[in-house]
Order: sequence, then C-alpha cells, then structure tokens
Amino acid sequence: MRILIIEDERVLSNTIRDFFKEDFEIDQAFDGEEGILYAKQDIYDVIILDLMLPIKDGYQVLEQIRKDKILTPVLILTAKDSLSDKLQGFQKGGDDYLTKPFAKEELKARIEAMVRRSNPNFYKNEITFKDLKIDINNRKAYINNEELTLQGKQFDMLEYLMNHQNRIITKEQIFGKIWGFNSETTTNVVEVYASGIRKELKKYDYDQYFKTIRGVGYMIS
Amino acid sequence: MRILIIEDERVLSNTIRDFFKEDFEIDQAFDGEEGILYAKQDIYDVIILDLMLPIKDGYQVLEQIRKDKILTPVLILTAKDSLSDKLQGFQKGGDDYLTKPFAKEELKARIEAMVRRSNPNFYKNEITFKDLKIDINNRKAYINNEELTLQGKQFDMLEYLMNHQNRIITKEQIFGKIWGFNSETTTNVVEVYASGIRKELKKYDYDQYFKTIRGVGYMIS
DNA sequence: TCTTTATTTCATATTTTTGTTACATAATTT
DNA sequence: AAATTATGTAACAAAAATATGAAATAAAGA
Repeated sequence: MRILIIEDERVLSNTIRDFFKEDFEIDQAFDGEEGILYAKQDIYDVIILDLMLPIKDGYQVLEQIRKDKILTPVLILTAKDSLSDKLQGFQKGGDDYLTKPFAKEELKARIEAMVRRSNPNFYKNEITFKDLKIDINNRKAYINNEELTLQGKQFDMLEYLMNHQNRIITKEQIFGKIWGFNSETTTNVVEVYASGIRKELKKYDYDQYFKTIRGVGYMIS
Repeated sequence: MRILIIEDERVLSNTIRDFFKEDFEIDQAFDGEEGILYAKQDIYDVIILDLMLPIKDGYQVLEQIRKDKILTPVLILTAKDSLSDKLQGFQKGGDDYLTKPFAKEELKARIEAMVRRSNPNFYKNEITFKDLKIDINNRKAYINNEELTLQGKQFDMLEYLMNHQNRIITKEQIFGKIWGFNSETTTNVVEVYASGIRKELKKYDYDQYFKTIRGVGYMIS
C-alpha cells in the first residue's frame, strides 16, 4: 500500500507521513509539478492532494493526471472550504474532499475507505490466481497448498502482480513500488527477481501464467 | 442509475428525491428494517443512509447489509458530527460521510464521484473501430474478441491510427511519433510496419479499412 | 563476531523485435 | 502503353531486450 502526499507545507506533510507510516509506504511531493511526476508512475493506491500548491495548483494536477489516465483515487485535503471549490474538486476527478483543519483519524478512515473500495483485496489476507494462493500476513505463497520458497522481494513482486492480475505492470512500476525510484540499483534487478519467481512457479508448471510483455513489463494472467 | 435513500424525515427524503430525480431512479425507505430489505435487492448504485432511524439504526443497517455481501457504496448522511460517529461509520463499511446541514450540490457531487468510481468502464481504456477494439492498458488488439498478434511498434502504430480514425496521418507523423525524428532509419520502416499490421487485419478481412493515401500516408476509415 | 540468508552486480546466453535490402506489385505520369 | 514513381512484402541481418547462473556484497540473526 503506497500513498503519495502532494502538499507544500512540509510540517503538515511530515505529520501525515508519520501518522501513516506504519500502515503504508509514503512518498511526498512538495509542488504541483513534482506531484504530477510522481503520480504518473501509477504506483499509488491513494493520492492526498492539497489545492494551493506552487508551480501548478491542485486542480491542474488532478486534471493533468486524469488526462493521462492515472485513475488513482484522490483525496483533496485543503483549507479551501467553499462549495464551489468542493464542486470543482469532484468535477475534476477527485474522490473525496476533506477540509483543514481535520482530525487525523478521519483522514485515515477516509483513506482506508477509498483503498478498500478500489482494491477489493485490501481486507483480504489472501489473493488467489487459480491454485496459486498468497497469504499476505504471513508472506507466504502456495500452489495446491504446497509452500513456495520465495525470498522477501520475490514475494513483494509476486504480491504486486497478483494484486493486479491481468494488467501489465511495467518494470518501472515494479521498481518504483518495491525499490522506490530514488534507489541506486538498475531495473535489471526486476528481471533477476522475475527470473527467480518463475523458477519457483515452474516447479508447478505455473510459469506459463507469468508473462513477459517485451518492451513493457510483466503480467500474471 | 438507481439510488436508495434510507431516511426517516420524510421532508428531507423527498427533497433529496426531487433534487436527484432527473438524473437517477430513486427509491425511499423510512426505517432501518425497510432499508435493509430494499438494500438486499442489490440493485442500487449508491445508498444514502441516515444514522438515526426507527427500528434499526444506520449502523445496524450498514453492518447487516455488509454481512450479507451487499457491497453497494454507502454515503452516510447524518446530523451526528462527532469524530467517533464518523469513524464508526467508515469502520462499519461506509464509503463517505456527510453531515447535516449540507449543500445539495455537494451531496450530488459526492454521489457522482462514488458512481463514477464503481462504474467498471471508468477503468477501461479502449478504442474501437467497428469490431476492432484496442485495449491500451494491456496493449492488445481484438477483432470480434479474438486477439491479434501485434508486436510492440505495430501496436503503437495501430493505436496512433485508431486514435485518429478517419483522419489521414502522414508517414512523417507516424515516423515522428513512434521512431522520433532524430532516428537513423528511413521512413520505409513505416511501410514495412503498415504491411505487418495489414497482414494481421487481413485474417479478419479488416485490411480494407486500413487505407493507403498515396503520397501522403495512412488512415483507418 | 560469525553464519546464514537476502540482495545486487555482472557476464553471458537466449529470445524477440526491429531495420534493411531487394524485389514485386500497383499507381501515376508521360 | 511505356516509363516512372510510390508502395508492399518476404527474407535476412542487426540490434535490443530479457533471462539466468554465479559471484560479490550487504543485511540480519545467532
């Protein structure tokens, strides 16, 4: 679960980050342009968006990312409390609108409601694809109830792909989600991990469902 | 689009009904038990739920219908504005929470945001021309739901042409878009790729729509 | 600390895509 | 109709992307 906070007040941004950091991975952007850049990776489960931002304001950010087919749920978090601002926020593609000052617990409840809605697997502890089953709490994967041996990031990557079955996930997305895109390593690690996962799946003849989309990424399908 | 309003104050319920009646079909329930009965039909796109209700209160309604696997988005509309009420509302499976008094326009904006989100087409990214359909997210093309086999740049080119149906696209435009203007290759590659795409389309007798405009370029029409 | 396990890097093999050429075919002009 | 020019296409060559084993490094546990 990864959240992007687009908010220029650093203190507030950090407060939110700290409040959420136990339950989510957090990235922060501090102006509109940076926000668009981050959002375009399409690796977030929710975006928290301020409206008054330097360079590009929140409306522009929202408009731009929706135009680019980034459909991540967006919660607008702002001091602007007029009806017309709210209407504009929803009209441009926002999913929720919360005005400052706000209770952190309410923000969290709203975020969780959005996540649970957009990712039906959220409350599930298990995700399955045919007889491949992954247990998220215990970080284990099974095929026909036999346990696969996957190391940490192999599991992370499989979980990510399982969460988005039948959708192509680019290597950059996988890299961004698991390594964080400011990481030093090259995206070749993604291939190495893909290879490792495949090797495990092959034992049960499940490697056939782990597809490479050349020039793009991977997909479980 | 069908909405269920579970609200015991008849005046308010009717006001909402009248406000929405042009855009949605509306049903009204006036106590919790009736609300559950209606909701269980599972025919609504959104439910507007009051908390203080006769017979069964809103929390009980929400709890019950979620237990019965009714996953219709629920907007809680209530005078209860304490944090603990809000948290409970989300925790029991609510999707949004709006306190009375409220602006009708805001209610509408929030309802529309929920509907848009739960509409599966919202996530789709497809372009069609007759029975030729391309799925941009998954980079696949279909004719009569049978998948075409197109390699990377073949898909890119078809996507470009599909995006501009009935418009002539010059070879230079295609070249510029897909290869980049500073590329080393000659524009003959465009012809080669056109040929490849046509070969695929021919299997379904769709090559007739892939037209060459001599001296200019190509067009899907 | 030492040991074990996980992660990353690197080198090489493999696969697939892409580009080029040469010639065939079709359209246009003379 | 012949000549000219543009386009189509198959076959091959080249380049690029990906897969993977193995070694090196880093991190975690005992």
